[in-house]
Amino acid sequence: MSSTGTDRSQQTKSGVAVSSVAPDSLKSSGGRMSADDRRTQLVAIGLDLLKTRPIHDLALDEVAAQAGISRTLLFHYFPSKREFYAEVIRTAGQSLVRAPAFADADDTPERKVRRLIEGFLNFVEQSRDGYRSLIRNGSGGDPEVMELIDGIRTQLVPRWLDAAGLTDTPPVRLAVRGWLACLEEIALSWDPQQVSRDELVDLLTASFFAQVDAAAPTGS
Amino acid sequence: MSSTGTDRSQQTKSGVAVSSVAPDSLKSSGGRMSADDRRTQLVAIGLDLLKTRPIHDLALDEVAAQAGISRTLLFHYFPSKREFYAEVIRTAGQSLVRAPAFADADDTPERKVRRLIEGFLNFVEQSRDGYRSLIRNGSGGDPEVMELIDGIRTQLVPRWLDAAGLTDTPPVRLAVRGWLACLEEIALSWDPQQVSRDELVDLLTASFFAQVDAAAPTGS
DNA sequence: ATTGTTATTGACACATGCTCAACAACAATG
DNA sequence: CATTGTTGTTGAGCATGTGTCAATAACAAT
Repeated sequence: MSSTGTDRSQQTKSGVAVSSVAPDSLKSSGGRMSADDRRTQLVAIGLDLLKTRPIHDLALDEVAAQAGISRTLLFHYFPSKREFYAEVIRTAGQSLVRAPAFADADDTPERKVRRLIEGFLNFVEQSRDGYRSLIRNGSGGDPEVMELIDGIRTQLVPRWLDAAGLTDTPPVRLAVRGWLACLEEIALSWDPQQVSRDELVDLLTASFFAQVDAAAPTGS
Repeated sequence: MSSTGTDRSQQTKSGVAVSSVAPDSLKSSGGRMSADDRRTQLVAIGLDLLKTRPIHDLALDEVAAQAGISRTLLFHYFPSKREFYAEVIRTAGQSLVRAPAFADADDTPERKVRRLIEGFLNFVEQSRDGYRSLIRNGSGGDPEVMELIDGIRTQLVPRWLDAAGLTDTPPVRLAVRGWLACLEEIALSWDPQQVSRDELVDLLTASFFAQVDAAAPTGS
């Protein structure tokens, strides 16, 4: 099996962000390509296209065309459209989870949380529509993908618990998870002309601690 | 073939939460029907089917089959699949917006909010999957439907502002809107075995007021 | 040069959204 | 009762899109 040192199941090397893609990967080179390169190229193209278009509006013909290959080849790399889509979402999710490269361990909990909020806002601002399409409305109803997105959110919770220095109890986790949805919604429906960014960060920071305090009162 | 004669005694009995249609509408097959009855019947069937299945997995053939009519007739009543889908979502949304119809004017704001929370929880509990499919992940990426769902949420905000006796400012509205997302997420990911219902209602009530207070401090 | 591997493709089968022209049931008219 | 008009209803057909299969072309190793 293993021929040229490259393992097929392990192509996680691509740190493709939701907004920026390696330009080379998109070039339509009709020629023969290595399996790994082809796969990552296809995912990158899907990532790019699905940022502005819902899944059921995207024909695999288009992806194939952009890659300069036939539709059949796409099915050689991904068993179905859903699988292809799932892979795209998975990649997008990775870049979200990795996004917040935060803060000094010396900072106070409040400052750490603040940093996370700012990081998240930055991430969303980079590609509002992309985020909305891929993470928020990206499930397309597919249970497998729903599971995926759910997993991404679940992965996020401990980061915040950690930053805020909270102990992990069911109510607190529930509260944080809910608050993340709140953060998402606010970040997406936020209009900078009505509420300034600083105001927003203040609001969200206060909101966070108020929320966890409501879940596990620290004493009044 | 398989035409008119087939009886559909086995129509999913799932909760009536999201649907408020006369049960008769689903039964009668084949025969000639008044336009209004046919329309509502079709929407009811769509409502039923879409509670457990994503939009792009639902073939109009199936809807037509359940109604005992041809696919062509469906297109006579709805110009496109998207329009049909939109109508279904619209109907589901109405029953959500209408759901909480109460609140004694004499109650304290806290009690009113509590009631709203309980009402929402009831609503979601009646058909968890239906809610998730139709309101949360129901957009399917269609911008028109996204607009619709967004509108439903927008309609909801004033109700809560009103119940809590809050003045409508941009930050407060933003906060409430975000909190509604939080409520939704928590209601959907809540596990009664880990957090009791009373505990949850307490948590949410406290969370609500903490949230709006973070947006528009009342103390200082 | 031969052989084996695999990236790649064109043709085909099948499902599904959507259109068109015709048909059938029913109400209103003389 | 016959005629006419309205409208609920349908089957055949087009267009697009997913997924399959067998065959081919490029490359590596013997």
